[in-house]
Amino acid sequence: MKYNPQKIEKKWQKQWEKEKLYEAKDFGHKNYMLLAEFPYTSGNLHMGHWFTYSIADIYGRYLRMNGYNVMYPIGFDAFGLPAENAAIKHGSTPEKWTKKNISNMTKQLHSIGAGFDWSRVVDTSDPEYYKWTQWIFLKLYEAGLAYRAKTFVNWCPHDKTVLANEQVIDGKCDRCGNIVEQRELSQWMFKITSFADVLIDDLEGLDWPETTKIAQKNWIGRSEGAKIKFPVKDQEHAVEVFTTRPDTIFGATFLVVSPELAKKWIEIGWKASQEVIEYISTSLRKTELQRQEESDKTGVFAGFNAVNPMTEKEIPIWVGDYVLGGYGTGALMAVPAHDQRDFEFAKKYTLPIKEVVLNEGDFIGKANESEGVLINSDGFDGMPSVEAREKITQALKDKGLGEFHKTYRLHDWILSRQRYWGAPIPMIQCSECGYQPVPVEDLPVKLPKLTDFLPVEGGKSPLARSEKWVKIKCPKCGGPAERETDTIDTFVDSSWYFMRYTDPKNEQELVSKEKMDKWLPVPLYIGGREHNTMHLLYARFITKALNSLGVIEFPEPFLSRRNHGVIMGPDGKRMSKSKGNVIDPDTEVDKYGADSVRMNFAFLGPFEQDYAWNSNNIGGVNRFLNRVWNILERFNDKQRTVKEAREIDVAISRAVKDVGNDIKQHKFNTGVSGLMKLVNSLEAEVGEGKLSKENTEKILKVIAPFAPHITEELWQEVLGNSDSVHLQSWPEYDEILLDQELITLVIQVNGKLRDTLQVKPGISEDEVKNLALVSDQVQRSLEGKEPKKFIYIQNKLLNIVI
RNA sequence: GCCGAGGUGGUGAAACUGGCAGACACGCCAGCCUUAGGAGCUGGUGCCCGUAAGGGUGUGUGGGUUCAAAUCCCACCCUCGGCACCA
Repeated sequence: MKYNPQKIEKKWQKQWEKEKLYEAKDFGHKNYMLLAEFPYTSGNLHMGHWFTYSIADIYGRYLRMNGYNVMYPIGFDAFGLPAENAAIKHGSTPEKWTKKNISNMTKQLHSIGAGFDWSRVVDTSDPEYYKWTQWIFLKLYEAGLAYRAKTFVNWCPHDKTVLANEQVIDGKCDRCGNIVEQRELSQWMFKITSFADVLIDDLEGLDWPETTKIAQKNWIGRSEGAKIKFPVKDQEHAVEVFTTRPDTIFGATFLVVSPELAKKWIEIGWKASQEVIEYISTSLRKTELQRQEESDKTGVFAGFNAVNPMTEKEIPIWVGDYVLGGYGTGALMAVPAHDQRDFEFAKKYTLPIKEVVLNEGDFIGKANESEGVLINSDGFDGMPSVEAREKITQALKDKGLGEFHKTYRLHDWILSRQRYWGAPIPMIQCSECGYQPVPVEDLPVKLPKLTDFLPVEGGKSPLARSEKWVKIKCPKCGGPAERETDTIDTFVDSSWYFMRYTDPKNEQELVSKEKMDKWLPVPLYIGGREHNTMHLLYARFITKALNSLGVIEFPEPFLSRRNHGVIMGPDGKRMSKSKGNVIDPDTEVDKYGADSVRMNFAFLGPFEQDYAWNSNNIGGVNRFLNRVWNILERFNDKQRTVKEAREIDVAISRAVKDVGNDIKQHKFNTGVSGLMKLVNSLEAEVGEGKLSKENTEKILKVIAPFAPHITEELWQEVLGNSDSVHLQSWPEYDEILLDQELITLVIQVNGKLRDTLQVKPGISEDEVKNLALVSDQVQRSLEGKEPKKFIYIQNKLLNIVI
C-alpha cells in the first residue's frame, strides 16, 4: 500500500474525536495547561496559526507521553473591530460572519490533527462568556479601577472609534493605517497605571523572552525624578512640573506648559491673550504625528511669570507644543544649558541660558546633558549632579514646594469603543443618580440585534440607535435612564480567556476556586511578538487587578512565554492578499497531508524566528514520511544477527534520548533531524524487514508527537495494537549501550586537525599517544620535530604541540 | 538619540560547559531507472590549488587571550526590533 495521508488523516481525526482522546480530566496531579493564543475570527486560519498550533502540539504530545495531564485548549477571539469591518466589507453582519468563520476555522483546526480539548471551547462573543467580561468590568468599577473621565483620546476617523494608545502605531490606526486624530471625549477607562510599578517589577520572576520584558518596560516607561512647584508671581497658585534633573533647577530660566494644560487653565478662568488662545487652538488641531514631525519648536509667551523656588528669581512662562499634555504634569522647567530641546527653544526666542553643571568637553552650540559637578547653584556648588538630585529635591520638599516622584509613559487603558461588535459596557446613566452599574443579577447585558450597525461620525455608538434597548429604569431610583451605548474593547475579552478554559461552563462564577487551583497560572504560553505590549500587558493587568480584589489567587497569568516567528510569503514579505503572496494551508494539506505540514514547521529552524515559505522544504519532510511508511509498513520481523540487533538498539536509543531532549528544550528542528538520522541509519546499515516489533513500536513513539496520523495508522493497522499510540509512554533508552559506543577522537598537531581515531571510551592518554604517533598523517605533520607538549582531553582530543 | 536581538555555504540551519565548523535538509551537479517526470534510487557538493592522495583557507571586519575561538575579551561595520520633543 502507498502512503496516503489524505485518507488516513481524516480517519484518525474522526476516531480521536469520537474517543475524546485529548479531553483533559480535572486531575490534581501533573496538570499542564498548554496555551497557544486563540485565533481571531476575521477570516480563516493562515499559515501562522498552523505554525503555532503544530509546534505547541508536538510539545503537548511529548508531555502527555511523559505522564502530564495536558490541557491543550482552543477557542475564538470573536468580538471586535476587525471582525466587524470584515463583515461590512463582505456585505454580511458581524454575527453571521463570525459564526461562519468559527465553523470553518473549527474544520481547519481539526485538520491539523492537534490534541485540542474540544470540550472547553470558548467564544468571546457568546453571552455566556461576555457575561463574565462584563462582570470583570463591574468588579473593577466597584474597586475604583474602572472610571469615566474626559481626556484627549486617539480617534480613528476611518474606523470612527476611540483607540487605546497601544493600538496606535507611529501615529496611525493599528487596524486600518489611517492617521489618528486627538479628540477630547469622556470615556471609560481602566486604571492600569496604578499597577505600573508591579507590572515592571514582577517581570523579573517570569520566564519570558528578554525582548518582551524590555518592550514592556519601555512601554510602561518609568522615570524617577521630582515634582516641583513654581509659584506664579503675585498669585495664589503655582505651576507644577516634573523633572528627572532637579539638580539643574538653578539653571531653569523659564517654564513651558503644554497647550492641553493651558486650555484647562482657560477653562477655569484664565484670561489669556488672543495670541495665546490662537496658538493653543492651532496646536490642538495638529495630529500627534504632525506634532512629532515638527523639528522646529514653536511657542508663545503666556503673559506672566513664575518664581524659581531655588534662585527666587522671576522667570517667564511660555506655552509650547513640544511639551506633551499627557506626560508628567503637562508642564516643564526649561534648563536650556542642559537639555537640547530647551536649548533650541531658548535660542529661537532669545531666552537666557545659565550653566549649572560643569564637566569636560565641548558643548558649543548644544546643551550639555551629561552628569558633572554643580556650579552657579549657591550652597550646592561643587556637589556631583547625581547627589544633588537627592539633596535639592529634599530642600524643595522642606520648603513644601517639591517631592520625589515617579512618572510613567503608560496611560490608563481607554476601553470604550463606539462600535457595534463588542460586549456592551454594563452601565446605566440616570439624570438623577448619574452613572449606575447594572446589577450583577441582570448580566449579561446582551448585545441587541441591529439591522443598521454601521459606525457613524460624531462619537455616538450604533447601539444608541436602538431606543428600545437604550431606555431602561435606573437601578437606584427607578426613574427613567439610559444604557451606556459604547462597547468594551476586544482586548478586555481576550485578557482573561485562559482562565475560562479551566471552567468553561460555570454559570455561577468566573472560575471555581477548585479548577483555578488545579490549572492556573498557565505554565507555558505560546504566541506572537505583536502582543508584547498589548494583549500580554492587558492580561497581566487584569490578572493583577482580579488578584488584588481576591477573585483569583495568582498575581501573574503566564509563568513562561515563548514567541513564535512569522511565516512570510515565498518572496520574504508578509503574506497579504494585495501582494498576492498568500500560501493557503488547506492547499498544502490537500497536497502533502497534515503530518508533512506540521513536520515542515518543526523542521524549519528555531521557532522564534521568521521564515519565508519555501515549497521545497515541505517536499523534503514528505519524502521522509514516505520512507518511514515504506520501512515500517513492510515490517516483518526477520532474523537478525547480534551485530545488527545491537546497531538497531544503538540507533533507537540515541534517537529516544536526543529527540526527547530536543523537544523538552523546544528545539523541534533538531528533533526532526534526529528522526531523520534514525531512519537514515536503519536504512543504510540494516535494510528493511529486520526490526523487531518492539523496535518498531519505539520508533513510532518517537515520531508520534511530530506526525500523529501516520504513526497511529502504522501503530494500529500494521502492528495491530488496539489502543492509540498517543496514549503510550515515551520509550526508555539504554544509557549504558550508548556509553559503550566507539568514539571519534581528534588528533591535532599545533591545533590543526591531522587525524581521527575510532576508540573505546575511557581509553588512556598513553594509549592515545601511541596510536597517534604511529599515524602517517601525524608523522608527516611533525616534520621530524620533537613534540614539546601534549594536550589531552579525555574522550575528545589529543593536541601535539611542536 | 536610548535600549535590545542578531550577522555561519547557493538556501533553511547545526555545533552541549572553548575541542573534527557546516549535522539534518533544500537546491544544484553526475549517474541509474523510466516513453515521460515537479517520481524514485546512488554518489558528489564551503571556497582556492590538485586527476588524486593531499595542502591551503574559511563563521560580518580588525585586533587580543589560549595548545585550541563561530563560541571568551576590546574596537568597529551592517541588519532587524522596542521606545522616542517622555522633561
